[in-house]
Amino acid sequence: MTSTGTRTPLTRDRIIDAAVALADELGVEEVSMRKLGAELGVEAMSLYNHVENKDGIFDGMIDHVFESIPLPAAESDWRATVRATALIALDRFISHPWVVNLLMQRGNYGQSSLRFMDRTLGLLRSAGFSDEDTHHAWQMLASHTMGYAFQQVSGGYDDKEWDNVVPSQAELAEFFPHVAALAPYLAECEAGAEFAFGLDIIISGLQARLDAVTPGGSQPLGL
Amino acid sequence: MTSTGTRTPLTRDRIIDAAVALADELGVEEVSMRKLGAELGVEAMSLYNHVENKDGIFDGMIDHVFESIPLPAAESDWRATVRATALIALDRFISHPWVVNLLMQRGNYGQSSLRFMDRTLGLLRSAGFSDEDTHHAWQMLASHTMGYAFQQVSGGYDDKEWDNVVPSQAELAEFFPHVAALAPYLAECEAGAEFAFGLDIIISGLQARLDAVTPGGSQPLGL
DNA sequence: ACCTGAACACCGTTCAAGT
DNA sequence: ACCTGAACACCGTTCAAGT
Repeated sequence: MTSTGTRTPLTRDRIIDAAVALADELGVEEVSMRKLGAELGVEAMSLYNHVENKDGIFDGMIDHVFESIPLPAAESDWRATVRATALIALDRFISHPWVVNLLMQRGNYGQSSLRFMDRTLGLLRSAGFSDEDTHHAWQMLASHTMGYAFQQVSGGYDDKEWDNVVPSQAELAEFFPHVAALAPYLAECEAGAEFAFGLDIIISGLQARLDAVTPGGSQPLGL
Repeated sequence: MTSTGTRTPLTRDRIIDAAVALADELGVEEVSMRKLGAELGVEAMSLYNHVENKDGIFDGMIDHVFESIPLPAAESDWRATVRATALIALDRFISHPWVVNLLMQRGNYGQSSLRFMDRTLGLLRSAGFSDEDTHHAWQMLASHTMGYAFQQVSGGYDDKEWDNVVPSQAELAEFFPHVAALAPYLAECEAGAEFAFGLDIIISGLQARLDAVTPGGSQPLGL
């Protein structure tokens, strides 16, 4: 009724949007050419008129997520901007859990991710980091953000499988006492605060590095 | 000739080993039940007598990698031990590039990875970290290691695709000047040193946290 | 107990054919 | 120019049948 009557023309953007919606709802493994076509009221083969192949759709989905991350302001206080940007990026990666997966097998060198990287590198350089340290800082911030998103997204404590490894709570305490002792912290999933803990350590460490090279810079933040 | 004549019995371990070898050589996407069977001189369906399904094989492959990481010694200097262990873990993750991918879709709560996690948590607790900070430290170290491996493994600068995004070097310099300026650093792939740069910042930050809570601890390392 | 062949319900992608 | 149906070469997995 809704979309079959009218004839909204098929475009690359409509395909990407439908793929994102499908992946958000059912998981990326449910995104197939046939299902995506059905979702758009069209045969699977029609998609190939607007998209090179399935990998092209995946690339578009990645770009879609990076476009939703505001670019870091150019000449701002690098610490506050990097902190805020990383928090938003983490939020986007977690609310589209499939993007980390796609990034790994597709790489992150699309238009939008390149632009995001470029602006962030520019901010770090304008803050006074050497080219080499800028690269190191980027790598570190990216590792921490992607790695944390990775952990939040991966596995997901599927109870069935978990019981397979550790049949009982008593057995967990016997063989993995430290894991058992920290279980409350491991289960507690307040992603933002936990992520920020590490992020602040990294930012402070990078600031210290900056101060060591260019003395007379801003004071270290009292974290 | 070699393995078809004799009748080495099929076992779960032989299947996992063959799957690891196949994934190392051709990539994890080439690991199918049929190809794995062919590699072992057997029909695909025979594998189901020794393994629950394909995900069971993936779980075994993950465990195989974690078994190759030496467990951190219990009462050692936490900084040196964590540093060395993280470097080895990174090396293992990079030399089996598929493991990061599998970890994401399967979760890392197999026997071996749980044991590894438990020993590391034990080391951190015995070093004096509170339970909450132990959890934070684990999260941070895991994020950095997995995130860095993730970046090393992902994408891989496939030239064909790369040209698709940035047709010419001139265009790269125009639209992404900072990326272009840092290209030499981005291309230089000395993974170990780069990873250690961030790792040392994290370890120092965690030590500072430890000193703040329990004054009179060991002196901060002059990194 | 272990292995097999045929079959089922899926994939991505190609290609000639339709309009 | 865009869409389609049939087809090809793959998947993971089930199941009855072999030994």
